[in-house]
Amino acid sequence: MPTSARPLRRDAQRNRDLLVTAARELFAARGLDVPLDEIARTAGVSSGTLYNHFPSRDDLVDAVFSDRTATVVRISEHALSLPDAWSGLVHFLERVCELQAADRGYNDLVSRRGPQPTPAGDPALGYAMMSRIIERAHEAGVLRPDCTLEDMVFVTWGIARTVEATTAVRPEVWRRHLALILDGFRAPAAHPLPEPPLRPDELMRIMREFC
Amino acid sequence: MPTSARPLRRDAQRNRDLLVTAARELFAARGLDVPLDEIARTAGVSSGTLYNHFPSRDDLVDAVFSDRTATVVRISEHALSLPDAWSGLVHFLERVCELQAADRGYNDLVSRRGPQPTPAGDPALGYAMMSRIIERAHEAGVLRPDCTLEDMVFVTWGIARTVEATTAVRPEVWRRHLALILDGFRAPAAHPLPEPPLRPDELMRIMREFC
DNA sequence: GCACAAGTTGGGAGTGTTCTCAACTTCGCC
DNA sequence: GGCGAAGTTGAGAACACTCCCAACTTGTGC
Repeated sequence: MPTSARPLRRDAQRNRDLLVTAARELFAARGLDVPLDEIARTAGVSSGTLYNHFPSRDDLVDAVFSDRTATVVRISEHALSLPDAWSGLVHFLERVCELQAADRGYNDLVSRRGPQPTPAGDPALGYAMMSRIIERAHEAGVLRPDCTLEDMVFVTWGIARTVEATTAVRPEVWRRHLALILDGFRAPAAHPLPEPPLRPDELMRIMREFC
Repeated sequence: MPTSARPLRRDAQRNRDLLVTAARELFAARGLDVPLDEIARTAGVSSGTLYNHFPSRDDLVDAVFSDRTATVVRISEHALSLPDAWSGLVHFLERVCELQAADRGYNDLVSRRGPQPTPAGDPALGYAMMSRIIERAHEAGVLRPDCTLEDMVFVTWGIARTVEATTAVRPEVWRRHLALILDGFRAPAAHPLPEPPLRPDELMRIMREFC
């Protein structure tokens, strides 16, 4: 589906694409804070053009990562198609964390906004599928009953930091961190938790405020 | 123990203290990236004076947080004095995480450098005590055997991010995150881990390179 | 109380980034 | 092939921060 209003003029569309492509690469390699000037230079256009298409850095970030929502939905679908509920949950988290590990920009994004970060597409859809995965694991009795969807952001945040710190030295070590956390999520591991889970609205507030 | 060389002139010492105090407060409230100018202004001295005492931001950070090593040692001692090995480990991690939660600057520091961040005092000492806590938990059979000292940085990093994101909305929710992780650390929770632990030298490299 | 080393000052040069805008170029339709 | 709208340019204003230094002030030992 084309984005909106008037269709862009051909050269404008081309420049827009060049910008998004350049940004995608630079974000992936060096994180979300690369200078906009450099993105423009890499794309071969002037900074004014960049600003013309994307008034703020966030607009560019959204454009670059708008595909991720769909990817996460695909991962969720595959997770739900696995016969074993626990494997489904593990598969989901592993694949999502792989996305983080593969792209420093996405990792930044996730660590600032949590999973399902992009506004494009239907954000609720991603959450709906995720909660289906969790519900299924609860029903099968493999996921500890006190563990909620909202607790999954702890995984996301934790892995984000681990990836950030370790990629240079041991790019795959986040898998160990994830496995350790997952062992704490299994039903038999459960011991009483000291704090109630984040409520959905609290999580929303965090996402919104914690830019 | 006084720091070094010539004892500072009285007014210089006073200014130095004012700077450290101002920095401590601003770091705690707003993280490690507050402008140096603002610290100088808050302390009531000029930026030149700040620069005179602390040629780089890191020097100031070190001065502000030099006490933390001793605090962590005290926490370790108390942890070791508890009769139950598991309680000792939990106590240690909880107290250290409380330090993080109480001070945004320290949280930044920890998330950039891991626990035992400050060079002042004997950094090896902190690690030695920590490894004693872990060893004891291993011997008692309560900590899963494949869990190493190096794995504890995952706790640190993860909590750092959680604290950062959630303090505004639910300042104590990191305790839930910690409890979940700890349940994964218990001996009966153990399932095979996919990656070998970080080696001590790898961890060192990460600390050094990961600014 | 004097002299001079020690310490302080505050403005300014240097750097790196975002954002703007008036002048210019290009596209696509007639 | 030419016109107007759409799009682009690139230099520079604005900002925020670090670092420096020549002129000044203050503390301390004599």
